Amino acid sequence: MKSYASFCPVAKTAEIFAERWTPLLLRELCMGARRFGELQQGLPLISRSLLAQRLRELELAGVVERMPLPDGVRHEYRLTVEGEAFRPLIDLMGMWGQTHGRGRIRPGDTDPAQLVWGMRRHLETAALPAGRLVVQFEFSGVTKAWNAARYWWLVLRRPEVDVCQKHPGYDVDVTIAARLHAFTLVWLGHRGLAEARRAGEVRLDGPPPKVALAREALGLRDEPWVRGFDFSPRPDPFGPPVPPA
Amino acid sequence: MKSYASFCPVAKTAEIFAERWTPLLLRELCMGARRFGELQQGLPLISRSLLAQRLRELELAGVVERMPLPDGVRHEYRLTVEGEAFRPLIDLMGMWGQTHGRGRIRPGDTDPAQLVWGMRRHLETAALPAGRLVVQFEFSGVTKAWNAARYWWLVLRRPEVDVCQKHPGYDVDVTIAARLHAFTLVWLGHRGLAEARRAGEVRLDGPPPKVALAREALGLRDEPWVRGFDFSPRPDPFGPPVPPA
DNA sequence: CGGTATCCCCCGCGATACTG
DNA sequence: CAGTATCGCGGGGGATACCG
Repeated sequence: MKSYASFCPVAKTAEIFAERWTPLLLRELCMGARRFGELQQGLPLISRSLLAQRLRELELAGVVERMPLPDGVRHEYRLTVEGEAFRPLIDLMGMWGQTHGRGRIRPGDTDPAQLVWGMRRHLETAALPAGRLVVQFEFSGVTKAWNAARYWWLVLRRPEVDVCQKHPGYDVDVTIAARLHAFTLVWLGHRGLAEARRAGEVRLDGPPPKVALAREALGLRDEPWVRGFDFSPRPDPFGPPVPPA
Repeated sequence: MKSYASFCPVAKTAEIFAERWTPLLLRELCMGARRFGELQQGLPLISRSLLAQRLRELELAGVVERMPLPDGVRHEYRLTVEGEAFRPLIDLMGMWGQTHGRGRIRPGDTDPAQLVWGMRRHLETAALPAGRLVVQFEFSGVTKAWNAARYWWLVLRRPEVDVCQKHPGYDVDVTIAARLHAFTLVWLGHRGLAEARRAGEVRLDGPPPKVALAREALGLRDEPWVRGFDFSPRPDPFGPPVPPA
């Protein structure tokens, strides 16, 4: 949190907000991440020391509140009111990225885990099928050495999405076999599914009605579009199951 | 422009936007600064090499366009369409700073030159007096060694504001003698003028009607408020005089 | 003035080890 | 697991020189 030695409101905000990793850390907190491990999972490449340092800085800045958990060891981190006020900035950064970041995503930016967990986080629960739908992913062209598992499963059943790294036991309804980079762009809306299929980079296999359900649930459109992302809180993926409303 | 190795739209935007100095540089470009020297004046503490580097990075990112000037030596820098799209982000950062940055401004953040030039940039031309109004500033409590001139003059005459470091020749209408830090907070709206006067940290001397005009023109209110700042382009302060409309 | 090239220092950050 | 403390390296960035 190095000072700009300026009273300009933009500079004062930049001192807090525009440090390395901070916007992404705030994104995680905006989405409801509370524990150190959760935050680290959302920021796969940050080192623990740096994460701890950033959290300390944000606490000092009055943006994050850190409360001891009953176990006396762990803590809970949450945004203060001032921190919550960064949410519109995160939203706007997401929009800039979605409209002007097209063409900036290199293969090295993609990673199956981020992608699948990101889908879980951002899927519209309303668009999920009422019955269970199991989608299996087989990614090719995975460049990152770490966490490069090629097979993933998504179990969709309104209003929940489960992510699995092992076959979930249920029968697979739809198999998506795709180049990781291509499918990531389709997910983001930067490429149309139709074009990616024509190029042979994405395949959806399964009974047509199921495939249609999966496309609807995942928001995979034939033509490119600007997918909006919502950064409001999600239920803790590792917390206790939410009681049915 | 270090990568986060992530396809997340927020991360992609952060790679470009959330680097040190970049938000402030974009603020300057948003306000219409075009030449290297102008940019450097708006970012007093940046080194020339770093400014050049940032401009190069932003050009590479397609955010800034760099065009040679006829003299074959200098260049003109301006925002591309993608760069223009950062304006809402700058505005929002300004708002965050104005509403949540109160109390974060330390005496070391203040500087007479920044303050006076900032007033020139952000004054509402509509609120300026029709006739000429000359305001003299005498700052005390200036901590910065460099560019610490204590005396400044503002010549207000709708729709123009002139900044002088020497007595402009015209008779002075209003003299503002103030502690730099206190007056900066009053200007920002973080402190009320009434309270600052009571504390003896700001004095306005001159015929009451003129003082009232100056207060109106400068937006100095008795009670604290959230002053909004506009970052849309201003006429070049060193360019040719604008022909009267 | 408006930059570019070079040098070099400092500190930001990663790696590692340690603790409850 | 959830951090804290320490060490050591690399590169980000300041200072300077130089050029058109």
